[in-house]
Amino acid sequence: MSTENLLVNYFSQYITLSEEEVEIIRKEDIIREYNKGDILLREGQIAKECFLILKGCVKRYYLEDGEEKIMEFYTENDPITPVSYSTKEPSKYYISCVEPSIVSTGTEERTQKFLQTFPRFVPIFVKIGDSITAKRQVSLDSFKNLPPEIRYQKLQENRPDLINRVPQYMIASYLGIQPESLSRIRKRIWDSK
Amino acid sequence: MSTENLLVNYFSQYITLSEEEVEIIRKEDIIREYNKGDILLREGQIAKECFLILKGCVKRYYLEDGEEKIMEFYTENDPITPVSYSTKEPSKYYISCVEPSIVSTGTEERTQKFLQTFPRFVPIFVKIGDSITAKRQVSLDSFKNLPPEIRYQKLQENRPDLINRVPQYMIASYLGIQPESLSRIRKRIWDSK
DNA sequence: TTGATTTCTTAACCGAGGTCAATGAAAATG
DNA sequence: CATTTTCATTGACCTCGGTTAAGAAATCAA
Repeated sequence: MSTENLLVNYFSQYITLSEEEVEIIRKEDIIREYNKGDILLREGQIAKECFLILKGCVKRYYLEDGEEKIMEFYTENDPITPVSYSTKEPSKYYISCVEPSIVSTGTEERTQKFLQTFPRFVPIFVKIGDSITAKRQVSLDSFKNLPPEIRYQKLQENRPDLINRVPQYMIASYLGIQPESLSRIRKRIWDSK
Repeated sequence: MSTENLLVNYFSQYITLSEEEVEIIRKEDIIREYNKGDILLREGQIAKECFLILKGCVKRYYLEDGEEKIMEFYTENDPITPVSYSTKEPSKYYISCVEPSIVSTGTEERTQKFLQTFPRFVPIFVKIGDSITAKRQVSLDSFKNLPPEIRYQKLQENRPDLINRVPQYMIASYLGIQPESLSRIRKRIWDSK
């Protein structure tokens, strides 16, 4: 699939686009390509943009005593609205690329202009917002208090792709344990089958 | 202090009341007294009221396999707005009295009428709402990922009263550990001093 | 006050994650 | 392709919380 089509494709999940709309989205489209390790948002920065991952994989993490504490991974078609983008306060976390990634960036002005031109897109934007909120709630509920081994199994069920495309030490960080522990958990699970 | 004065007292934290206002608050005032163990909200119920604890102590908890998982304690001057009160969906948790308690209950109609009569109270209600949100955020951040021993020490610093008025096995539940573990933690801390 | 009930502490044993160190496998680099 | 760096696994040892069981201490009621 060509790069220009990725964003059109994203909207097509939610709504059927006319020829004219497809054209305008393509023109409006601001797409950037990043390399592995590139940083989309730094701690202390105020986010001017929100993101939509069209291709690749991105992580959101805190830095504590030089250690990455990964809070979330985002992959194809995941939208990211940094807290800092909403609050206009300095970000407490980083966002950076785990893989080479293609990202569509949104600004407030551009979104407003776009929604004025195409009011019928308003409900879709709301829906996307809701789904972000719901997703956050779910991941909080499902991770609180559960032992790491269960968390890993839930991850296997819910996001099997992640386990294959992300280095294990990052998965470990995401689960809140050391890489060695994840290794043992995997061994335990394997042995018990 | 007499029972009728408790609610007036609560508002006085935030604003200076005129004689007239004091009178009206006393008349508006709907106060209930509960015994230890009385239940203010059951799982499955839709909350018709929000609460303000004027005296005593109340716990909010889930029931999992018959076990209480205590999420929060509320004491003097703590307001409680159950999620179910906002969403109108069945509550996922219980609220019940740890001690004999005196509670002021609020309904939407009564609050609206009250704020129409005294518009100058609107900002205080907003402020109270904000402080609830902030408090929730803080307690989430500070408990996630921290080991139980640290959580107990933070509790000692932030809410020393709780430790003296609430049975230890409830504190343990609140910290997410077994009573025996809390006993050992206390011993460890004591020995190391 | 006394007896019953509730709550707290202690001990022994187990399992699971942290830490450190060593080794092997895989990937990036030139 | 060879070398260097990164990443994953394993073992030994330690700490800490869970579990079970027993008994002490505090609380409550008759």
